[in-house]
Order: sequence, then structure tokens, then C-alpha cells
Amino acid sequence: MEDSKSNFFKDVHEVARLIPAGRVTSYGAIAAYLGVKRSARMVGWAMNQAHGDESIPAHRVVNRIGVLSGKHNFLGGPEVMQQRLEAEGVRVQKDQVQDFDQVFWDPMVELGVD
DNA sequence: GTTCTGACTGGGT
DNA sequence: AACCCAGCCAGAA
Repeated sequence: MEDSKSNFFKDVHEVARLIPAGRVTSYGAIAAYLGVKRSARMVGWAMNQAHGDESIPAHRVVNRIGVLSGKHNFLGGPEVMQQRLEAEGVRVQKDQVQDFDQVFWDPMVELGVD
């Protein structure tokens, strides 16, 4: 009755932290897991609020085609996102995650759809 | 207060 | 295959 909205952002941050190193997920996947599949944009906005919080691996969140859509939003520069991904073993080329299907981490599956 | 944009996505043209 | 449009919601001008 009060923080139903803030709860959404909090859930996004929580799921983001659950992303294992060397894996990536999409905004839509997180949104769908939270039951707000249409609000994928809000997931991105939630990450924007997460700026400065190193507990939230925002660099592991990309769009549905594996493109580092939010790299420009990172502190320090857009290359930081790719650098971090490569440091975890994720191959990135031209702002796109290589073998996206392999490194894709779906909360619906990994955490359980139930 | 209205309008536009945006770290998205799916569907239509 | 490329481009356009509608839906979602929050913040900035």
C-alpha cells in the first residue's frame, strides 16, 4: 500500500545482483520475471538509479539482441561496460555480446518461473 | 500543465 | 529485411 512502486526498482536491483559472472540478461527478461514484461524500459530506468552501486552489475544487462544499449550511461565511459564483460569471460564485439544465446541468463529459467 | 525522450519490446507495414 | 507505431512509466524542459 505504500512502496509498491519502489518495490519494482528494488526487485530489479535484486535480480541484477543474482546474475552470475560471465552471464548476461535482457531488460525484458527481468521485467517479465517481475510480471511487468511491457515495462522493460522501467528496468533500464531502474538501472539508471543503480548508478554508483557496484553491487548491481548493470553491465550484465543488455537488450534483447545482446547489444550494450546502456554502455553510454556508465560512469567512466562506454568502454567500461564492454571491459567488465570481457573481464568476466563474455566476448563482446561492436557493442554486441558474442554467443549471446550461450551467455544469456534467463531468471525465468534459472530462478524458476514458478 | 503539456510534451518529449528514453539503459526496451513486439507487432505491423 | 528495414522502418514505423503503440505500450509502459518516470523524469526533464
